[in-house]
Amino acid sequence: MRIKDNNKIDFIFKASLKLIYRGGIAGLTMAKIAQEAGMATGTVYIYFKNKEELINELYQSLREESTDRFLMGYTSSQPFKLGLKIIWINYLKHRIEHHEESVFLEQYYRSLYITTQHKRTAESMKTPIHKLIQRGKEEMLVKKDIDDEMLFLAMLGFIRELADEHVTGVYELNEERIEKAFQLSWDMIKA
Amino acid sequence: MRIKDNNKIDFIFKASLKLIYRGGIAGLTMAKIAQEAGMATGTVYIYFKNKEELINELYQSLREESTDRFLMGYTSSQPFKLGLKIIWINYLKHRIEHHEESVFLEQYYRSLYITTQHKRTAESMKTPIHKLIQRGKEEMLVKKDIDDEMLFLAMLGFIRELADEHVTGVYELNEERIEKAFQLSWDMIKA
DNA sequence: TTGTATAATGAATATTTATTCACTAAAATT
DNA sequence: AATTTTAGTGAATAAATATTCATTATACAA
Repeated sequence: MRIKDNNKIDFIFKASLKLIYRGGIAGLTMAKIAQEAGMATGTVYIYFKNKEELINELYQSLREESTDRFLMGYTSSQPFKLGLKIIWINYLKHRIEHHEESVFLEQYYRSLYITTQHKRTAESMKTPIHKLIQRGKEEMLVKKDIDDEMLFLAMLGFIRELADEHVTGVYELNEERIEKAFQLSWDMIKA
Repeated sequence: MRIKDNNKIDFIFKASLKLIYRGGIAGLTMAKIAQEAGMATGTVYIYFKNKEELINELYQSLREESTDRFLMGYTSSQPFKLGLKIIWINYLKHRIEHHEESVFLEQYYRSLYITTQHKRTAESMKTPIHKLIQRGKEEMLVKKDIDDEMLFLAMLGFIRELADEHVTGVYELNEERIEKAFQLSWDMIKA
């Protein structure tokens, strides 16, 4: 008996992300997915009941990605500012390296595919920085009169812009610029 | 002789924006547009050769919107910080009031409809704040060691997040919050 | 009024795209 | 080695959607 190749699901996901990145969900067709993934159109239907399920499972698979990737290199014994910087840069790098995902998620949130609750922002991304903001306030290093959410949005928005402009080649990042960008964020939130 | 009703084009544009806002360009069909605009599907074809042209002209019509809306209430005789605040808030309000447009533009930039050059960011939005940043540096009020583009991105990113979260009901804005948000931006860029 | 030119309609048709399915290929089991 | 079982194929079909066009309605001119 031949076994379903689990890689195929990955190929299909990868192909879909790539195509969506290039032409939006609007431009996505099953035929294109199959071609890009190097298989027959019918094969896609072995792994997914239909297009809707494919899109929804793609979403699920991205959501399930471990959130603690953002905490990589961070330990609470580090001084606050250093810890923040590490996580801040993790976010930036993630956004750059997973740009296709971001594009998909943004379109997914506005698509007719999304049915249920599914809160707008990737909640999973929130937790780590929120916790850190708490700590910063306790240590009197972060403005206490601004609520966590606003501080979070201020940093996240900047990170997103940086990543987007970098990926699209409008404003290319390097070590020095990243350094300065973080410093700007710091100046903004510091007490 | 019956005259082409120019309003109809507006109706069609409005309908399209509304539908895209709700379901992305992917979910857009000519039938839906016609229904939402209160006319027969065939009528849409009187005003636009086909769907592609419709989308592209919608894009054009949005681009042509006057850029000096962002300068409303601003005069160079005002103190720098006040002027910046006025324009900063203009951006925020614009983003909130024209949220449907933003969603369309973001999807358009990643669609197969966009053919030519068409730089990623709405260039028209850039000019006013860039000019102001220049002035701020001259008056020694804004950090000189950070380039204009980065300062711009930092503010714009925050504004976008605020507007998006407000419109989606995740983080609702009020006078006080807007005040604080601007202050954060200010703390970030000030010399 | 009546004639004429153009707008509007929406069912009919063309096109695109999703989905199925009869068939083939490859692995596992006997 | 034969049999069985499931994966893979891609042309055929179904479904969705874009587009056309014969027809009707309306405004204006004569």
